[in-house]
Amino acid sequence: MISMKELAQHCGVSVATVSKALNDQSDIGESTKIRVKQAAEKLGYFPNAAARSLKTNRSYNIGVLFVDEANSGLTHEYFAAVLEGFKVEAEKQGYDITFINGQIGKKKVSYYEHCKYRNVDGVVIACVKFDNPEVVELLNGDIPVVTIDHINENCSSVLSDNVKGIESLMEYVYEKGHRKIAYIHGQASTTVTKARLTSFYRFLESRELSVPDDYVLEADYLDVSQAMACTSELLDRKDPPTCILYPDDTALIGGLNEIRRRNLRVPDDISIAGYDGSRLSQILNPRLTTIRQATSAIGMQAAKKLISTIDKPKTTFTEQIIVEGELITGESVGNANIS
Amino acid sequence: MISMKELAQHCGVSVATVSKALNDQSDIGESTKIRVKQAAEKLGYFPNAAARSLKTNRSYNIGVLFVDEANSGLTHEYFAAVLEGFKVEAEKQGYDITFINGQIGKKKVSYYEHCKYRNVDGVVIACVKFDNPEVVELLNGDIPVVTIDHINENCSSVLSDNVKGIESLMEYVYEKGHRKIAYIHGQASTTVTKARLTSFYRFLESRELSVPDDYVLEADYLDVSQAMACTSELLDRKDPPTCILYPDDTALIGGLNEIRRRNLRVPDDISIAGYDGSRLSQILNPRLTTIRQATSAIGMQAAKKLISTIDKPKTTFTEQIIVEGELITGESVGNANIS
DNA sequence: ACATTTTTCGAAAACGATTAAGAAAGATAT
DNA sequence: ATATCTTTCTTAATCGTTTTCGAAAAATGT
Repeated sequence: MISMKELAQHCGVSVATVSKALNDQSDIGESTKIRVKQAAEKLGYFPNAAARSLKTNRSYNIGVLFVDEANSGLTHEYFAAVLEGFKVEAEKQGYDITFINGQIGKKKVSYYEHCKYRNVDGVVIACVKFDNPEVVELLNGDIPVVTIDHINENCSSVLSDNVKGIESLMEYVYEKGHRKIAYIHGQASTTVTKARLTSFYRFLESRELSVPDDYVLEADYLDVSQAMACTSELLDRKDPPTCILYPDDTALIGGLNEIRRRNLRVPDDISIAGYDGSRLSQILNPRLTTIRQATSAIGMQAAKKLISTIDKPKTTFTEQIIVEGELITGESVGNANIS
Repeated sequence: MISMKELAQHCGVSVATVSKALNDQSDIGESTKIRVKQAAEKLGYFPNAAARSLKTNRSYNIGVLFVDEANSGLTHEYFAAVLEGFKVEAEKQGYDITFINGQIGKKKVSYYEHCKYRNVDGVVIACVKFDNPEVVELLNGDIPVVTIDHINENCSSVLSDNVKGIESLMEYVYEKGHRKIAYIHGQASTTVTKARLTSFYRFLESRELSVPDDYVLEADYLDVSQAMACTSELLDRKDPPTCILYPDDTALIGGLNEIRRRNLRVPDDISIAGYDGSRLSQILNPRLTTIRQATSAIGMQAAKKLISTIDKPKTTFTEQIIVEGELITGESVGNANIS
């Protein structure tokens, strides 16, 4: 509210001196520095973000690009949790968060232009179609970027450890005696699904196992009815699986409903496992066996990496950061009666 | 990227003229206006937000204050959905969204100071403890504010119609023949709970009904185990209710688990109803009877109201906007065998 | 044709900060 | 004592806009 000029007058020095004092610059006397700082404290001075941003080209503002194709946006449980983790860490480091979109006033612009318009210091991208030309423009632009759950050459990314996730899930299921394991996976086009699927097959390979081709089905993430249909298909087989893995905890509900419709019990008649470790998974009965993704850790790592590349571009590596999840052994996977 | 100065040079006019042309000011010739506009289009000019904000004290930026006490933040399903609705409408009107927090750089400041620092044009407040001194400071400050699900004298607010919500839920349950209706409600201290509870009692009154005092219990919103305990208490009575209303769909799961633990069936043995109309409620089996709160409408109304008070403070009323929800008749409330 | 009004444009100040360059004062060296 | 170097501060330019005010040009009136 009080400007630097007023603060300077109050202290009987020039604005330049005030600026230097507040920013701990070198060419300033120790005594005046503390005098100015105390006055600033007393008068409740704080800088004007716009003026500073205009002059320094640093906004201490980070753009968030979250454009779910299903328009679920912030209601996407997983990404909302990641964003929350990101937000907490960024704010701790003095950065604010602004959503990036495709408009300036009433005019349509690209995401990149919007970033330039707001002069964000960096951008975190998640939950978008990465082949969108506007996203590509942003990835190849001159603004520091970190992506989440997607690998890109030009920038760092933070990834949930889907390989280890599926591996430990399979390990657990295998130890419970299951051999006839079906996997309903999400959209095959995504980085996430590719990792999980490869891990699935690699595990089978390592145990010299194999499953029928049509034990492996595709159903969109979070889509209950598709998961239900796939489950039905699996249960209709003459050799149905003893355990089914789902794309995520929500989609799993579709399977669970179908299972219950057939008067089968979980886990006595059939075992199921989800992915995500959502809130839902732990309040259901039976509690789900699932992989809890470390959402806040993912968000935090992304923020740390992004801010690091902003603050110290010369000494920050471009890298992929893998964040491990955690197996939650609920009650939805039982012992397989090995017959 | 290209500045006004360059654009002016390119057009052979002064920056003042460019500014006037782009902002559709009066003292500018029609022909030069379109010439400038076309050049701006061609060269991909867009304004610098910081410079504009500095000069005009308008940032076209709206602050969002979302400080859940449980630190669930963005993972709060209801408020995340409201925020998403808010975001969509605000962006449509050319405003961006920034989160408000308690820091500038590494220094702790109040929410109000943070708003001033970022020069936001307005603030939407939701999901906070409204008796927090910092929130009060913001409410009484000179920045336009809209609150969500909380009434305050100084500003407009948008409220979910909890009165009508409970009323239509009760109406439905009553028509199904239920008379022994228990209500597990959320924290009694909140505006939301007060409205619902009053509506509950008023409905009973209107039908000249009454229920035992301890049919009405308190359990925190979203708290599964508390809801479970309350449910257990209710079912242990010698005259248990035939229908139980829960604080929300999530808490209801606690009740559902307890009910199933006792080998009771929903809705045959007991009826239950939730609140929120969450995603969860419609994928469960049986589908829940619940009140869907019109989250995106609430967010949209809040954005419209806030932007209106920003743009036209003189002609915008301070008012409470009530947004109706919608009864979702699932399958969790059955006919009561009136004995 | 001259005065007056209206329209259209530009010069310059301002918003609140940062920063390069220079000036004044004090300290050190010769 | 003079020259040189440091330290500490100020002046002034700058970032990219908007906006006031005055000037020039065009339109209007008489």
